[in-house]
Amino acid sequence: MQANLSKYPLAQALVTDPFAKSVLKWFEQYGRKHLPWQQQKSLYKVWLSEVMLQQTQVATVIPYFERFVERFPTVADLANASVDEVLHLWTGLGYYARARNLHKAAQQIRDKFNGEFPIHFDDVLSLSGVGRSTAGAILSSVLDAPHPILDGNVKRVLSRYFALEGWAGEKAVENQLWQLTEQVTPRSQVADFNQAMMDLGAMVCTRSKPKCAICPLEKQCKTNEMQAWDKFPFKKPKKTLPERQTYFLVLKQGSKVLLEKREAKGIWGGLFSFPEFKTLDDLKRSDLVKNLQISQQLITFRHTFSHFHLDITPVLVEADLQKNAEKQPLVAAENVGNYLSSVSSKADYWYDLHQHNEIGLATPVKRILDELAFTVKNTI
DNA sequence: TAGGCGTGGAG
DNA sequence: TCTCCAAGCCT
Repeated sequence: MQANLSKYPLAQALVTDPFAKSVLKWFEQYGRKHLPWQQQKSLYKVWLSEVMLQQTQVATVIPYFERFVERFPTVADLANASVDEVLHLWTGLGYYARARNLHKAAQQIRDKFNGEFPIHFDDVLSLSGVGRSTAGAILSSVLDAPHPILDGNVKRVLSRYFALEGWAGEKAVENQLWQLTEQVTPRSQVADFNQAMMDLGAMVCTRSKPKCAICPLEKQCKTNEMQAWDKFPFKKPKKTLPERQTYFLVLKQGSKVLLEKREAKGIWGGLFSFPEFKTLDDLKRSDLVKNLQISQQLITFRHTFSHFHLDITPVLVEADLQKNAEKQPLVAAENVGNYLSSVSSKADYWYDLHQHNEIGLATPVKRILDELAFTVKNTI
């Protein structure tokens, strides 16, 4: 058997395929080369960025990325942190399973890979939260390893270039797209090529009003030939989002507010939130509120997820209001942790409006807490 | 395997 | 204010 002297023996090969050649040439002049995770590239930083960038736009990710790298300079720092702190830094970024998986994967690297980020595709793919595209993106970006990627940008470029029919959410269409990206991805200069495809999708082959006139693929692009950019890629079949309703119990005593840790699975998994009730009656009947009077029913607002609308009505109950204090033996503020301890579980957390709380919060929960803190501060 | 999983920018 | 969807993965 012939000795394999180079890890990627074709890495020196010239790119002759016209598709890749055009794309690479375009990248030289117009590609993005100054994103934070493109500086002093490392497997760790590129992995972190790729996970954050899943279903998330670049501009949104940048400040989160900077904070993570600052707080967790190495994969070991991340592995040894608490999941609550990781979720805290992830607060607002959404898809919180990514943060839980990121933390788990850091521990997998620490425990199974001797603390070294793996460089073999199957090992990278085995990490929690890393699928085929992310694994390919990491190894191609940092090591120039010849793996194709398939993110939203690449899907859009390929769907248009080949005028591919069918919605990419269908497995069969997705499989075709993987075949196409394998087909166009060169064996060398893969880091630049993959980045170029994403840049093309983000900057030229945009969702609406693509800039075909300046596209390096204009000549061969089927969709351009048909002048039908709005037909490709096929749109997701639309359906109206279901509406749900919930009541947040905002139980406040002094500067502290009661939160509960949510189940690891499901929406906002692992984050802290207010005790939730389906109806106002359920809330009033709960052990947490009996004997107490509602101070204020706050304004209902809508929070929209990817798959449903949630109308949220926060209900403020102040345990230290005079009228409530008469009904309920007053608990000294410093002992507030004992308050209602009989109905509290270990999942409870008294959030101090004046302190720094290192826990994960969903965006609407954070918004309510921030407003409360602001109100308290300006009432004193 | 199709649906669950967040949030915010753009139009 | 509403719709669409973005550097996807997991079950």
